Formats: sequence, structure tokens, C-alpha cells
Amino acid sequence: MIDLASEFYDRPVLDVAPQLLNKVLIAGGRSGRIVEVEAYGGEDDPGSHAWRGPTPRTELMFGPAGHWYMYLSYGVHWCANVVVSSLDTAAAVLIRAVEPLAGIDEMRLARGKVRDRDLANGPGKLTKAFGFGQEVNGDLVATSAVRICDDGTRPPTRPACTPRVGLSKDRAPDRLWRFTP
DNA sequence: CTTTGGATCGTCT
DNA sequence: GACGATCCAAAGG
Repeated sequence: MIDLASEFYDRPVLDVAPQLLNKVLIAGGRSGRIVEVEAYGGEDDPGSHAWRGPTPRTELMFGPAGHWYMYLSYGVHWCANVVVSSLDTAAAVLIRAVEPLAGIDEMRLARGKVRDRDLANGPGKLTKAFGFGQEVNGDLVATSAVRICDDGTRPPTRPACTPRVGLSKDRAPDRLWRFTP
């Protein structure tokens, strides 16, 4: 189990996103394999929070690579993004789903009455299953309570590329920036 | 199985 | 004042 180095994140978002597949998310004694991600660009991407330039909420996206950018979705769910390339301004990868590996009892407790397969198969579900939120904003490589590690499993050689989920019309639906193994 | 509507509140206009 | 990078329960086939 090796923490990904900051160099891993400091690359174009379309390189980093598919390579996060099959990596392992670790937090609070729980772990899970990343099985769905989405890439978001910066000011040139109508689907991105950073589209209209920096705001108080999105300033983290304009910061250094290898940091968490957490945001509250629909006033209810915390969603976890990893900021990537400092050259591609304000790009980030949304972690959309993980497959539980360890700490499954804690996840069941955090998630309530759902089937095991539904414990962490959504961006809001996984943060609740792992029990973290806004407080992890900041450097994920050096000091974070939420880490991303490589356990030796290779990324898929040919990941599936599909449209991003939940974007309203005209938000660059032509960009197939959702990746699954 | 699919569809529908409610929850809920920070953020930006 | 409107709108989400969502989730879930309930209702209908």
C-alpha cells in the first residue's frame, strides 16, 4: 500500500482520471476500490464548478494539485474531488463510486438500511459510508485523514468512457469524461 | 423493474 | 430567488 505521490496528480486531468480507477481510498479504518470517476476541466469546461472563474467555494480547484476539494451537493451530500494538474487550471477528478474492501461493518452503520452493493456506489454515498466531509479539504498527499493508495492493482487498459452524470443540458454532454473499468 | 417527487441549503445572480 | 457534479422512499407496471 503506497500513497500516490503528488507527481501522480500533477498531470492533465484526462490522464489522471482513468488512472485513479482501481486505486484504493482509505479513511477512518475503512477502504474501498475506486470504480467510477469523472473528469472536470477548469474555466473552459461548462460542466465544471470552475467554469466561471474562482469563487469562494471553488478557490481550492485553482490551488495546487493533490488537494481535496469537497463540496455540498443539493444541500445534503458531500462529494469528494481531487484537484489535479496545476497547468490545466482548476481541473479536478470527482470520485463517484468505490467497492468496499475493509471496514464494511462501519460502512453499514454509517449508511443505515441499504444493500451492501449500495453502500458506496455514488459520490454522496461514499463520503457518508467513509464518514468524512468538508473537514478534509486540503493536502491529500502529506497529511490527509483520507488517502489514496496503490495496492498493485493495475488501472484498466481500456476503461469505458461515457457522459458525465447529472449535468443539465448544454453542459458539454459531448465530453465522455466519466470513466469506469 | 421504472418513474416521480421531496428533502435541504450553500452558492451565485 | 433559482438552481444544483444527489439520494431515497413510495407508487405504479
